Formats: sequence, structure tokens, C-alpha cells
Amino acid sequence: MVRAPCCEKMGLKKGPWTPEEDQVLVDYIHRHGHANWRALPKQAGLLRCGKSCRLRWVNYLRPDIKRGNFSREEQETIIRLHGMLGNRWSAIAAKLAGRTDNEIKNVWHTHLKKLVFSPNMSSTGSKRTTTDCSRPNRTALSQPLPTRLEADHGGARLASTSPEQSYSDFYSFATGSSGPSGGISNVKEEGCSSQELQDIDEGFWLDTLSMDESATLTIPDTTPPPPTSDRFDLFTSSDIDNTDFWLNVFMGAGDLQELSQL
DNA sequence: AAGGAAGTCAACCGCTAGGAC
DNA sequence: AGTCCTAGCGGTTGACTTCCT
Repeated sequence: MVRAPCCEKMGLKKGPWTPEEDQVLVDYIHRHGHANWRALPKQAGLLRCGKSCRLRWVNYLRPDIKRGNFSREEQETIIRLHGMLGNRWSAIAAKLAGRTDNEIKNVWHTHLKKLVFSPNMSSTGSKRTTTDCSRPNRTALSQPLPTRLEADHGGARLASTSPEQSYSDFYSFATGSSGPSGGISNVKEEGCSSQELQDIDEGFWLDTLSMDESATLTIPDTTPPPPTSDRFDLFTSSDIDNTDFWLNVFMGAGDLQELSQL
């Protein structure tokens, strides 16, 4: 296949879009649609390649784009879906109305991935103080997390783990993303239904942890985090430390099992 | 106050699937 | 069947911002 010359060789503009360019693109698409992205910039009078126009429209100018904060639910959904679908950002975006694959990808790489896979990084690893969810709670994160949830007499039993095991293990298990345990589906096969899991209240987690002598998990401080002004104020590192958060992720994974077939 | 490190996110790059011919 | 072309996808980059020392 012969690749089309890049934008610069064609004398086309690259880099950030100006408000004027945005307006031209929006006006043109409102009038004529975007049946042919390659032809669009020429017809609209833009010195951009079609690819750039498409990206700008899809990721920024589209009227149904939802800007601003990702809600707690959206972030839980991203974590859950990523566990099942991997880096299939467009598939994940399809489940989050108004969010683009690019935005979700950025949020994952800049916030969520760190929380899920590197929760034990040193507190000196981040300089930010206002973006709470980018900086895990040191006190709570010093505690190991549960990594296995086992069917037990029609209910669920939380198994303690070694201190080396971390959030990533629990993430893998809860989302069923990897490993021989098979995540939520495995629990279900062992006789624990979604409803039963949903019926588990906080007391269960407390009881389970206390009855297992080898359990080293301590219930995180449930003091609400102070309000912050940044865009992630709805979802904080404290949430990651909270069993309820993982239970939400865990339950959602069961409801979305069909996505793993994609 | 200044410089450097780290975080954020818009935009670009390269590749591929799939439709048209 | 083979080639060309386009849209769309995921990975990466780099400008800008924020924070720390």
C-alpha cells in the first residue's frame, strides 16, 4: 500500500487547533456532514489533513462529547472493562456515553493504572497534592489487600494473602482479567450468585477479615477524603483502599461478562 | 524566584481491517 | 483475486502546567 504523504510534506498544518479552525470544521460538518474525511479539509478550506480533522471532531468538537470530571462510576467502569477487554479503548468508550477512547486512554494511563497496578509506590513518587487519586493513600496502602474470594456455604469468603500481593492481584481476580482463578465467573461457578454477592454487606467483610487468623488486611480508614477542586474529586485513592470500591468493581464485572466475548 | 521533575492531555504516527473497484 | 483507499484504532509524543526543592 502506498502511504499518503504526511501533512507537512503536503504543506498542511500540524499541532494545536485554533478556535477559528474549530469553527470552520464545526460549521462545515453541520452543513455537509463528514462523509469523506480526506476530502473534507479541502472542501472546508482547512489546511489540515483529513485524519487530523477527524480526530479533532471525534475527540473534541463532537456535540455529544461529555467534558469534565469522570464520575466515580465511570472510573469504576473503566477499571472493570479494562480488566476484561484490555487496551480496547474504543470498546470501553462505547460503554461510556460521551467519553472518547482518547480521553479514556489518557485517564487510564495517568490515573487509574497507577492506582490499580502500582499502589505500593513510595509516597515520594508523586509531587501532586491536589490530584488525590494520582497519589495513593500511604497509610491505607501499607496494608496488604485480599486477593481471593472464595465460594463458601452459599456465600463468599475472603481469603487472606501474602503481603507481597497487591491491588493488582485483586484487580485481576475481581475483573477476571487473568490467572487460573477466572475471576468473578469462577466464583459464580462455585455457587455464589450475583445476588448473593450483592447481599454481602460491610459487616461481612469485617467478620470475614476478623475470622481469618492469617488475614493481615485491616479495614481502611473510612474518613471521607477532603474535597478537592480537581477533576477527579469524585474518585480518590481512599476509594481504592475501600473494600466497597472493589466490591462495586467486582459486581459490575459479573454483569458485564458478555463483554469478554467481544 | 528559578530550575528541574513529574503530571496531563491534545494531537500525531503507524498500522490494520474492510469496502470499492 | 489483487490493489487501492479510507476510517478507525492503539501507541506514542511533546507542549504545557503544576509542584517541589
